[in-house]
Amino acid sequence: MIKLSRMADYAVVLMTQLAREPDALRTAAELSQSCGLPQPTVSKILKRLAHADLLVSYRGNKGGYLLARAAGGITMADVIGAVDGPIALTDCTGPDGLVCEIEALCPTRTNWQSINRAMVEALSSVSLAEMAVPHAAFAGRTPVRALAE
Amino acid sequence: MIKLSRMADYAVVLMTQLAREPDALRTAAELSQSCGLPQPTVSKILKRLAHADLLVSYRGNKGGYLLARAAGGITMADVIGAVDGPIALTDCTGPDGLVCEIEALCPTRTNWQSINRAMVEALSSVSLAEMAVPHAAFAGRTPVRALAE
DNA sequence: CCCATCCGTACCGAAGCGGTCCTATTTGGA
DNA sequence: TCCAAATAGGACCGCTTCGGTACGGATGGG
Repeated sequence: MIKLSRMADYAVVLMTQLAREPDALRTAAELSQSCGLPQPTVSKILKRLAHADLLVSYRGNKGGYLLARAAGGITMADVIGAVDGPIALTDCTGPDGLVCEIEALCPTRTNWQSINRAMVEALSSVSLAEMAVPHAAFAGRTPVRALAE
Repeated sequence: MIKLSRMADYAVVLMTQLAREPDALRTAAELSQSCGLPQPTVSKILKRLAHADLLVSYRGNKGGYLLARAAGGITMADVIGAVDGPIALTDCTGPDGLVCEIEALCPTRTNWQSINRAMVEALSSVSLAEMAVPHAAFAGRTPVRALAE
């Protein structure tokens, strides 16, 4: 089924939420509430996004998070990569692709790489700005998982 | 990390193995040995592939499996779909995409669909024949996971 | 100095998945 | 006719992974 991890799904929701008001400082608690997600989980995701330089964090009182760049300059590949690690269908395609000892002779390797590249391009072709089209109903979008419970 | 499941990885290995001698009837035990994979697991995967009409099975003595079509007519999307189920990054993109109640209003839905379509196309663009380029070293390719143990 | 907030880590429970086993069924050959 | 070889199908189980939680520390404003 090749699915996104729940964390990555949440991350996209949170980022689109932030992109709707690019200049507002938002706290984890606030985002948690407006997205209907558990607060500690939100904190964890925001932390990872900040660590990947997609968000800027401000500590202390009146702190919060802010988009690090314009929404147009952040892609789905960025968001997913920040939360789930590098995008790679097989171990062969990653930067540490030498796990398979006969890698140099393996004809499938280059094919996997091209498949992988196509996937990354697909994810890179959609910016956060495109995902976050301002929309009344979207502000309260309930993530799929939350509905199931 | 968006990885293929181990089952899907194995399936690709098994299919490429079968594609190298398209007319030979191969048993699960034989494939298990030549690929270095546990036999019961191989059986399970072959079963699924046969169920998806990618392989034809012959029961009874002197039985075994055979490619159902030419290797050029089988794509990576076919193989992965047969083992892991439909390819969908999010629940929204699947055929049962109505889980999200405000789906009709959600602007991200169409974006996810286009991303998903690009992924499926990438996987569909590579045929089994291309993955199974005859190659001496490939016959004994040890799957990544097997090496780790 | 105190409080609100972010940071990092360590921990836990549940679910999915890889893997195994058992039994039934089919087929070919001795 | 009987046996051996092979797939079909399901039940089962342990383990890894991941989502989620909880705590203590650091930081900055009032």
